[in-house]
This record gives sequence, structure tokens and C-alpha cells, in this order.
Amino acid sequence: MLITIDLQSEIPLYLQLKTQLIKGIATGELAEGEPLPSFRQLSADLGINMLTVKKTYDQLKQEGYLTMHRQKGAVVNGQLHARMTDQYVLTLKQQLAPFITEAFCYGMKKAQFTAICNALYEELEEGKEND
Amino acid sequence: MLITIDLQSEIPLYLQLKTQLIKGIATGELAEGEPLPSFRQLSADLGINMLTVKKTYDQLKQEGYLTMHRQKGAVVNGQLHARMTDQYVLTLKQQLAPFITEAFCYGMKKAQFTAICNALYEELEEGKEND
DNA sequence: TATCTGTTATATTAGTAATATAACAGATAG
DNA sequence: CTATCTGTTATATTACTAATATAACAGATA
Repeated sequence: MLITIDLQSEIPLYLQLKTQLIKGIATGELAEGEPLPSFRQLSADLGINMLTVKKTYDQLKQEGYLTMHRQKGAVVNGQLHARMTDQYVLTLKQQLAPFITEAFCYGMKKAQFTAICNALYEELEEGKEND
Repeated sequence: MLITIDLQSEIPLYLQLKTQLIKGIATGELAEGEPLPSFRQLSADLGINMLTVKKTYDQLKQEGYLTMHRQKGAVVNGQLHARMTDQYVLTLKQQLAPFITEAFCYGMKKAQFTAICNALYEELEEGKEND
């Protein structure tokens, strides 16, 4: 899986890495049970510090995406859908609200906003099929 | 307009203030041409530093929500819809992508995600009618 | 026995968030 | 004119996060 890090970006390195790994899990490019690269290898490949990679893995582990395995290292979890709790839905709402409020101010219609979301969703669904 | 600040929150104070002011503009509670409270007054009311309020106003000004007026202070802008550029749409997409990827991983269906967005949109539309 | 792994620890640098305090010039009400 | 409010600017300090460098330790493996 190709991962790119932008050292000029305002987005923290560990977040850039995190979103790309989650996307890989979403599309199935990183399949259930598949081990991720080791800290040292990935940090060397990306040219960043080992602890920055560890921080990403730690968060993914805490959010249920990964499990640490004595022999394989970091392994992609299955059963992720079990994590869609009411609390998650509530948090998602709070996170989306500012974006929708801004779009509304800028005159974006509900239909256009929905279309953007659907397009992003379908991108993932298509990726999931091509495995 | 009622504004509440949570000093315990992980969200920076200036962002808490910013999102609430934008929501006020979205719903029309803060109408076009209406002046906002002065730095000193608002910061005293909220119990935070003047420069924190200024930082919020500065960003709102840069994003086109406000104009500084010699006599009135910070005034709400009209013509916000003119700001919906292609660049904005692109940025919005990039900002939404991580949330959608996460929701997808957690097994949330496209329809449920859309329903959440629509509900948030309609909240604003209703607020806009009651003026 | 080396070597790779994840883990943990310490220290340092840089940037942001937030504060305190102070001073200055423009606008305004008495 | 004077006092007061406004936005603006500047300096300094505290706290936290992001990211790095470096090192050491124990478990797994070839």
C-alpha cells in the first residue's frame, strides 16, 4: 500500500498516516488479519520518527482498528461494525455540524452537500469490490 | 445571542466561539449588518482573554463572515454565498473524507450518514425561517 | 548468538493556545 | 476639551502538543 507524507502540511504527520491507514482498511486494501509494517520499517520508509508511527498505531489500536500480536506485530481487526455505538453517532454529529453550518452559510444546498458525501461513500464501496 | 464556553473541553476556546458565531450567522440570529459585541465586552462576559476573542474575529473576517467597521466594530457580512468557490468545495471534500471513511469502517450505511447530514441541514433551515 | 520486533524512558526543539499587561490612535459622549 | 470606549499592536510568560534523537530492555526468530 502506497503511503505519502507531506512534511509541509499543517496536518500532523501521525494524522496523515492515520487517515491513510484507515482508508486502506475501509477499501480492504489492508485486509482483516493482515499485519502492518513494523514501526522501524515504516518510519524508515516514510522518513519520520519511529515514535510518530507508534503514536498512530496506538490510536488505531485504541479505536479498534488494530490488535497487537506477539508474532505478527500490528494486525487489522475484523468486527469493526460492532463499534458503531450511539455515542459514536452522537460524536459524529457534533463533528459534522461545523462543516454543515459553514456550507449552509456559503449557500451550498442540501442536495449538493449530500451529493459530495455520496460520492465519497461510493468511492469506498467501489474500492471494496475490487479485491 | 447566548454563547457558552467550556474551559474543560479539548476544543480550543477560539474555535468554540467561532463555531457558535457562525451558527448564529447561519440561522440569522446574527443578521446582516448587525454589529457583534466588542472584544472587551465579549471577553469579559465569557471570562476569557481579549486576544482570544480577537483571534476569533480575525479568522471570521478572513473567511468573509465579518467586516471591521470604524464605528460599529465587527459587522456581519452579506453576500456570503459568493464565497462558495471550487476551491472551497475541494477543501470541504478533503475535510469530510476522513469522517466518511471512519463511518464506513464502522458499518454505517450511506443512507444513515445522509440522514444525519440532512437533519443538521434542516435544523439550520428551520432556524432561518423563525426570524 | 545475532537480529528483528514492540515497548519504555529521557531529553530537546518547535509551534500553538491562552494568558497578563501595557500602550497607542481613532471615535464618541458629556 | 476631556474622559472613555473602541480596535490594534507589542512583549512576555505558561502550558500543551507534535516531532525528533537516542538509548535501553525483553520477547520472538532465523
